[in-house]
Amino acid sequence: MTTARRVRARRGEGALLREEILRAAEDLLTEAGTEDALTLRAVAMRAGVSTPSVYLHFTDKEALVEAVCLRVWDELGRLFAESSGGDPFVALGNCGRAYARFALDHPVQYRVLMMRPSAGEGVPPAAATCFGHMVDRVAACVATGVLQGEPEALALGLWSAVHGCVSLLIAQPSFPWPEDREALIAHIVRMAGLGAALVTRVPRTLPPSMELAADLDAFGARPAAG
Amino acid sequence: MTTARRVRARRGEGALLREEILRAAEDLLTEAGTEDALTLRAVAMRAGVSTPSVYLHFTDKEALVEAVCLRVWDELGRLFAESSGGDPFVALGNCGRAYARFALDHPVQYRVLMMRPSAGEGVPPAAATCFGHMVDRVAACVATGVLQGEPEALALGLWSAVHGCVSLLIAQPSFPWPEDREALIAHIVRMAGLGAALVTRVPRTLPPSMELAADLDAFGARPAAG
DNA sequence: TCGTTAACCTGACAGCGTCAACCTGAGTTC
DNA sequence: GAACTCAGGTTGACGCTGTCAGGTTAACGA
Repeated sequence: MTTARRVRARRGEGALLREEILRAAEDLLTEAGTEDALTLRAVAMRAGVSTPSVYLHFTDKEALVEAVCLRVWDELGRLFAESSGGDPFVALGNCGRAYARFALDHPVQYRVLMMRPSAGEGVPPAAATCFGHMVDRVAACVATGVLQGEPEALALGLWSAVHGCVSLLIAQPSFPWPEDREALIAHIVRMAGLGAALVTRVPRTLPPSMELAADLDAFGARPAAG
Repeated sequence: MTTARRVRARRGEGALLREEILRAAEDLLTEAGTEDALTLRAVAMRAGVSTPSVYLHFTDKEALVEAVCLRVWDELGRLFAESSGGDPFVALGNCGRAYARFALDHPVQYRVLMMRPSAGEGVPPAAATCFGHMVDRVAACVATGVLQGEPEALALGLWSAVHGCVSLLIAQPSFPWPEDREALIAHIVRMAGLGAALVTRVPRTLPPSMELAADLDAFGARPAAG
């Protein structure tokens, strides 16, 4: 809550303030644990600057919040890149677990960017990049002939499963979650991966209501059809 | 945006205003498509009443919004109850698809109740009830011996998968989604159900990074282990 | 030394959630 | 039918928010 008035930047270095504002906002966010603490006045005071000065570098409060949250997504991009190479399915699993760990490590930023009315009418570029990496991992699995179908569609399914788990963990912590989050995530990744790999091997010719039951029969998971 | 001043309720019928406020708020929500339109002033004006009168029946703006969103969740409870009976896996599949359809039909209410910092530090009772139904459906499947494990944990996994898909559909409509949402949901339900049923049949003795690959080998989905 | 202009500030606006205090009139009582 | 009561509201204000038009200051080139 420091208020030491910032010394004005020298000519040509006005963009420095942008970084300082982002830094101040980031600190406020992690300290308070909620984006409600991101008041323009609070951010500006923290940066030692008057409130409207924020508008010199951000068109909007929305733009500021989005910029703050986008900062940590670069980190996720690196994690995704690291998970490449070796067995495609090992890489894919690592990818999913890294994603979940990232989301749980930055719950506020994750919520703001992924669980909101879609800020700016378009996929956040950072998220799009990560999704692209994910599609690449899936494509590598498809190339082995084990996974079948369009990589993009398959990736959406896997993404959905992991996102569902972490977003529920973040937004509904009071649910009866198991204590070991890491194991839960690992289980979800296995479930989604195995399901995605096997479901495409059963032709879809039944009414939706019968499909799941038929799938199980096809893999001999049930002793006798109901 | 009607403003006709409401005639004061008669003695003993003060609770009528609560219903009228809820109704006004519900209309505003569906008309605007976002909870930002739920201003206490706008709601009160719509109900033909002064702003602070809302506090006669709701402790908080948060309480009002929550009450508005909770109204439609009863409908989901009915849907879950209807999906009972018959083949347990057919019922489970119907359950998942009904849940998804509900979420997509009421995106704002779904987002407010499921994709927020957990309003009120606890599971929303309506959501808890629905989750209870879900656990029952899963338990019926476990009783057949096909699904293995704790019903509650299994239900969490299935819930996660479906929630992930619909919450992404709601919050990130710009993603490259397939056009047929119904088919997408059906696919996710199959994927999750099949994965959940089969993943428990492989003992978990490996480091997490190898698990998914090993699962696939166990089901002969890969010609040769990497 | 002076003028230019990038960098930033002052003061104000409307709208928000919320609260303390006041009013009003339907229903009861005498 | 007049007086009383208290449920069922209203009035007016407070501090907070995002945002904007216009003024100020000081670093630099000439």
